Amino acid sequence: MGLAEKLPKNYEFAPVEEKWRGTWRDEDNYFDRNSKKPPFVIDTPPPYPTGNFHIGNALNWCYIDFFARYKRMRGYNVMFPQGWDCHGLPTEVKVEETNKITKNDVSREEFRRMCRELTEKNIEAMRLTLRRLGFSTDWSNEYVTMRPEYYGRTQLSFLRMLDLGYIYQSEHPVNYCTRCETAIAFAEVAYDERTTQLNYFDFDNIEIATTRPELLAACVAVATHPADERYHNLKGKSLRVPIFGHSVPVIRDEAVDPAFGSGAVMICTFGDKQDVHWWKQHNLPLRRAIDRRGKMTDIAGKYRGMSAPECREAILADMKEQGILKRQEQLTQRVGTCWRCKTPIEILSERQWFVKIRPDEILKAAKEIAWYPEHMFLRMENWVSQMEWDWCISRQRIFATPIPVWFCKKCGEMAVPDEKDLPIDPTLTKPKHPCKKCGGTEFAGEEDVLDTWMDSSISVLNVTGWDGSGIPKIFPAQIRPQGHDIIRTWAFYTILRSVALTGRRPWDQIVINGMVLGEDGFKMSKSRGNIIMPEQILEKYGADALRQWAATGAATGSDIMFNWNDVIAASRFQTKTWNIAKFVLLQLEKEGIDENVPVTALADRWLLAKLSETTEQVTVAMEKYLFDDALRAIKEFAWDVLADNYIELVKGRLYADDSSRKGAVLALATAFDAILRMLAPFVPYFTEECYSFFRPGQSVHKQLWVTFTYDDQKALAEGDALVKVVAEVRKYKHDSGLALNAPLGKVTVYSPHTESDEGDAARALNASVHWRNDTAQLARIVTDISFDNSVVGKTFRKQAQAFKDAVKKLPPEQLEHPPETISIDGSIVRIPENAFTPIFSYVEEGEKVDVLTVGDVIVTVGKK
RNA sequence: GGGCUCGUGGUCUAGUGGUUUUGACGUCGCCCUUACACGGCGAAGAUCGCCGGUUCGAAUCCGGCCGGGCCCA
Repeated sequence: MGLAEKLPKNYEFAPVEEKWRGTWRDEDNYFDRNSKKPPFVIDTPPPYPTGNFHIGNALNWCYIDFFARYKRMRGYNVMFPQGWDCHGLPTEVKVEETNKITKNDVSREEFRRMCRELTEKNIEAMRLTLRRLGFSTDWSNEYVTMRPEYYGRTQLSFLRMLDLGYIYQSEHPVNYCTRCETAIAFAEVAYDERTTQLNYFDFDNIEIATTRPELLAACVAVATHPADERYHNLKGKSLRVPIFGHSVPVIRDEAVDPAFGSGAVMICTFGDKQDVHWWKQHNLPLRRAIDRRGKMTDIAGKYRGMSAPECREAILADMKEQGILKRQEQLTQRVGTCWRCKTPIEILSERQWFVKIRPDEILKAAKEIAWYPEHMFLRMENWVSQMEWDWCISRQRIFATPIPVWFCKKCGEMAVPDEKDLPIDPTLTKPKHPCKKCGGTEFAGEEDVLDTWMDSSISVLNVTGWDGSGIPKIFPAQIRPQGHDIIRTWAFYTILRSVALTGRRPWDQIVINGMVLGEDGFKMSKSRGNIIMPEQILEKYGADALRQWAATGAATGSDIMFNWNDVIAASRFQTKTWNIAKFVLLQLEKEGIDENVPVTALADRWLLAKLSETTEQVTVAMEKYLFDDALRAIKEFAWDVLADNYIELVKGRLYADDSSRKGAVLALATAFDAILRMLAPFVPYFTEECYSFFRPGQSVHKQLWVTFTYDDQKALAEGDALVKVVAEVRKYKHDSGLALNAPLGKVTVYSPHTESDEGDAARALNASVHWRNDTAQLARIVTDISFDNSVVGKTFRKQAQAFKDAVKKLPPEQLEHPPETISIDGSIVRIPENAFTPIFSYVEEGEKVDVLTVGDVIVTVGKK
């Protein structure tokens, strides 16, 4: 049985994808550390193991897989690692929920074990989705940040940066989530629009407006604008804080908005970021009114132990009673909240660990990186140039990398472990050496843990093999692929850490993907109910269709609206290409490819020249990560050029046993082979299936990228004309009500350039086609008259028919140039405007023909 | 309020100075032509958000306005 007959009639993605998933070997995608090929190392994002690989991840990974496969075909030693960024609050919350406990109900170690267990389970589920999507992951370079070998490196990087002076401890105001009971970084603060009360009250005879009366106990000053006339008399004075009675200074500062509220503002430690500014600038004292759990402290007096909202109500009630609350207004404001639990954040002053931010060196490295698309660099630049506070890296949580230090119980000196002993948990072990300063042997382990970004921001150091002994051979990596939502976090922190630890940029290039929006154009969310899971698409149309959607949905970097139509169109393209494969194999079977046959026929040369153009276009697009451009060009070549034009044109030659058949077979096979190889990065399952029939025993993914070139400008121009002539005559057939394969008689093509088409047009049109280089000699004759009956009827009424008969008797030249009058039944009448128009026929060498024009080519079709 | 980005047939989308604005889905008409009706051929459908400017010429460049998205204050 021939190959063509073995090819199933329809392409069934489900069994095909399953088959190849079972056939491909992981080893084929392993990075070879001893290879002589140039390395192409990808700093893959380590997703958070939620258990669901969502469609936004899928888009990101599709891009990665497109260029990973492309670079392999270009001869690179590609590393496409897969990491898992495990630590963090969401898992802690999930563990508490599912086990109906709080983190304090079990030991820290037990709680961590539960988190690890859940995470392993979630990773397993996500690995399955990654495999189904056909990603060419390098599983030999998988990393899991919660495992000792990884978080040991996180700790090593911490100690090195401590040594280098990047990391320090300090008492400093930080963003604090009182529900999660942990400090958080600015990057983790989400802003929410909320409506609150703006309360105007009497503050020692000054009117003050505040949204946070519960902070009255923390009031440390009252500020006014220096130019505000209303408060000039207060200069240098002190005021007594209502209810609490302590005395605070009046200060003057440009930053006060005289138009807001009463123009006088109370400064508390701390109501917002502005308070922190004033507090620093004017050296104000610290009054802590709210503790880590969000409860009022001792200085709140009778309100001690209340939550902030409870305290607010109580103070407002007391103000009312004392008659100092004057009025209240509704105010909408943006409130900083915890990105995870949406609790409004408090700014608390706490002893925390910080990483110094040096904007200049970060920006310098960021500029050395090529950004795709370029404008995404601006987001980094804007973020870096407005950083105000250092990065707070300590967290008061459990499931995270422990901060590897102890403090001497006697003198308070810090002790660090030997690097060879990492990883350690300072709450479980003791230092091996006595205190350097006092010789003490009693230590307290640091209980704070590290921000999860401290783990993920060394992903690139980890995959390139950093171990503290120097800069890895394959560092920097070639590319970082990631979404634009985490430029200010992951990209930023990675550059910072890379520069701090190696003095160099982390990657040569960064490619940014957009977000996936729901079908309604909004961000996918549970509450909107517009979430699409990758699995839903895999079920219905398969991985390759989903991958095509990712490629063509939008330009790289743009947000993509999910759209079933695009997925359906993708699956149709596969069907179309499947049928092209069947046709090609059918032709190859009759007589194999003769690689040495000269390609001479116009159509064949045209196809190869078009292929050459397409190859160039696709390669340029792939180099710039413009996947939509690349796939669109391939699709256009396969569907439009090859299937609808070339094959239709040469079908006849292929069916016949013409001697010029061999050239067509070679051109056909060359084009089809190139299409499969160029499509391979996009639709790996589909192309592998086609290739297994086309080149039995070989994998398309082990082939080199297409570098076909064929320069033949004459063939391009003449071939375009040939295609247009055939299309025009087919349209003529269509307009004449003829079937496209109906016999047509004599067609003459007057083309100034073309010599011959090897009879392709004749067979495609089922006509006898004559190519001529001379000028058409055409005579025009009037063969019919078209009357406008609305004019004739209205003018002549009953004599209308007589008028028409008279017109018909006019000599041809008068039909073209009508006289003013005409004689009907002996009487002379005026010929009205637009009464009739002549219909011409063309005569060529004595035969009637229809004339078509295609650019500078004239085509005549003989009429029977 | 600031930064970035987008606004093109009913829907989604390509095009970033040059003659008639690309394609897909949908709609309508014809065609089951030996790869494919999950197809082919053709048709209808767009004041290229609005206003002004630069230019011989603008969807494309500049300015303003209106509207959407993202990030931030």
